[in-house]
Amino acid sequence: MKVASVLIPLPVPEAFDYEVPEGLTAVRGDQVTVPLGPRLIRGVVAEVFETTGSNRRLKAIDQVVSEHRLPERTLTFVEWAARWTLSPPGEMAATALKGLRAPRPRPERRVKRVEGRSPARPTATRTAVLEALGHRSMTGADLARAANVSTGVVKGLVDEGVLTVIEIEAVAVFDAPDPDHAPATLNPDQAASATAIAEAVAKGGFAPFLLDGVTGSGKTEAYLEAAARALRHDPTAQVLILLPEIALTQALIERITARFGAAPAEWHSGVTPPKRRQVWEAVVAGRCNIVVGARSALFLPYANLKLVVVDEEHDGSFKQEEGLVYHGRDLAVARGRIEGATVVLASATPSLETLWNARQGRYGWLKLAARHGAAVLPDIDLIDLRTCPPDPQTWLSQPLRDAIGETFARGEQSLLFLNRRGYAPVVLCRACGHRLTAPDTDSWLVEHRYTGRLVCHLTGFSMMKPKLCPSCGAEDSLVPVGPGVERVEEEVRRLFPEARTAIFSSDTVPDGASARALIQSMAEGEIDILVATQAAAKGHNFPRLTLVGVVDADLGLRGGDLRAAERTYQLLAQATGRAGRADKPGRALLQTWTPEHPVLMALAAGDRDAFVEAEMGEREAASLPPHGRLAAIILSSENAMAVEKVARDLAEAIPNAERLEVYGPADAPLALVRGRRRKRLLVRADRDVNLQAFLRAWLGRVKVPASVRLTVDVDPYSFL
DNA sequence: AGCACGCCGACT
DNA sequence: GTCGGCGTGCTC
Repeated sequence: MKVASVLIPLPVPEAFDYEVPEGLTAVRGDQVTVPLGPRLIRGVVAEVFETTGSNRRLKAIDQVVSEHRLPERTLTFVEWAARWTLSPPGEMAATALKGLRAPRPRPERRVKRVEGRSPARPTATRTAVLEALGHRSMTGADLARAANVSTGVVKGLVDEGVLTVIEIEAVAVFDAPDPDHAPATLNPDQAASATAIAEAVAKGGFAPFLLDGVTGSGKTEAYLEAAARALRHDPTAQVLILLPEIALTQALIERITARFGAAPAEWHSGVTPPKRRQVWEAVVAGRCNIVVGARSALFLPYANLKLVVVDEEHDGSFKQEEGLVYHGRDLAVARGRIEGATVVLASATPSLETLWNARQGRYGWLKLAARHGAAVLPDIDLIDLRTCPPDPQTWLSQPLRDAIGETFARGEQSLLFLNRRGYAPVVLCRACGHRLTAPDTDSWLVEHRYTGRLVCHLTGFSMMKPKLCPSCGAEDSLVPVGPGVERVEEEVRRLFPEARTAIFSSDTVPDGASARALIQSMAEGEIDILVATQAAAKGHNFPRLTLVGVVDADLGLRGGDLRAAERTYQLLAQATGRAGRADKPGRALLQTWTPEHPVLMALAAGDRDAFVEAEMGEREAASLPPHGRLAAIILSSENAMAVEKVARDLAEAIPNAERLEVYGPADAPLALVRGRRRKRLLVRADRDVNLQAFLRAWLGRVKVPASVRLTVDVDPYSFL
């Protein structure tokens, strides 16, 4: 008997076996429909084997959906990604089939002459229509327009049988990119990088690179030139360019269209399902050469993938936290390895992981020199808040105020960063000390003056600020504590009443259009002082911005967040790398209570290498990534007792392992979210330990009841 | 994920 | 006496 192992989109750890009935042919990669309980579902064949008998009566495959077979390497990648992230393989496979959920777009209806038929009454308009049509086929609307008559005339001819309607399958056509359409002029660094990448592509086989260059050094031109050479060498080659955010795709698509004279395919959650289907089918058939997309574009069924570019590779948005937990950059490297493709990780501020790989010689290291000698980091000074603390209930120290004032007086712009939305992060009762939290949660309520409400940033819960303290009943005793962007902006307005100020946070710019509008008015100099959360850090060019102030540089360094320092340095480089020009150099001031912190000292030295050295040293001392590896296990349930029990069971079942430690279980930093109790365990392992095998062995020993959700996060980024 | 089975409250 | 609430568990 022939048996097929089928990956089905369920949270089960392995494929289900089905009989392959006589007369049906199924091979690895085929899509099949199989019975599961009372219904039929769609799965992917992972394996077909012959067996003499089974101790279990198998159901039979219902049907082979023959039109789309997943390419072998795509399926290999899916299986690898599932093992790496400890995710159900069937769910991983389902993400590779996301493009096929929508029906095909409706076929296009065109009219065509019926041989030997003429209109009984050949009026002038009818003759015009027949002349305009000739022996071609056209849509009715186009024909009517061409003949300059109403569509009714065309319809009349169809009714009479002189014309007939034919249906043409709507197949998206992706014009072949022309490598020689509009080549850019490259400087020597760019040319050398493009050559190195193109040669690796031509040679074939897996070849990873770090493309390391500050903003404005021309990384995009360099990798597009490499893509052009790859396409010249092999017109069937496919190129994938991953971006961290959907918002950045449009600009790149326009650049690619200008460079190659043809638009690339676009793939992300904002693309409509019918369009996705067209892209999926074009990619699998090799009818599409360049794909620009978000991390999910990694799962497309490439026929001949030769080059993968991960732009802004350091960006935390590549980490998917919901549902399947994976890091787009890491999976991009894996996909490149499986496809035998060249992988380019591009950034002005590479992640420590990538820098480490480049230093070890695992990745080729391509460096682009700065334009006009612009530094990665601007002139950075630390403001020691211990020697010049701000006045009570204010947040800007005298040196920062002075700098803002001078910048304003020169007619230049300032940008103040504080990664806290709202007016005040905490609301406290002066009478009893009670801290307001959202119901069923221990996260604080944040005061928003803009909307006049108290808001929970985790659950979205909001309420009017109460008159009485909910704990002790004191009247008018609730006071805002600490600063948010609204409060800093209030202070700025008080200090500089003539200056034009604005706030950039997800509350004031809830969507892309309003963000673009605010960025535009900043770029055009209509704002003097912008107070912003991290939302404003990336991808903008403000020529008149010359001062960046970080209100609380310690914010990122507290709380044991592994990547806090790295994020602070990336933020500063992003924000200030764009600031100023050669004639108006940017300057950054960081307010801190711990100016002796090595990371802050390295930042103040303005030297990326010094920062990387300091931070890498800290990581090495603690054997943390990239010197070691981490995995987080998060347990959550509405039933606090059940979470405790599973956490205890897990702690007791930890297998013996060398060069590996398990920390916890401990309350997660947000121990209560939406009424769910959360506990977490953290595994640290040396790099040569098989972390996934350890996790599988461990988790396999513990029974987790349905009421408790267990999430594994391999290489975690967020520590909430 | 669905969809069943399975034990305790308000209805014809 | 039933209809139905969603808690637990299985689906090759």
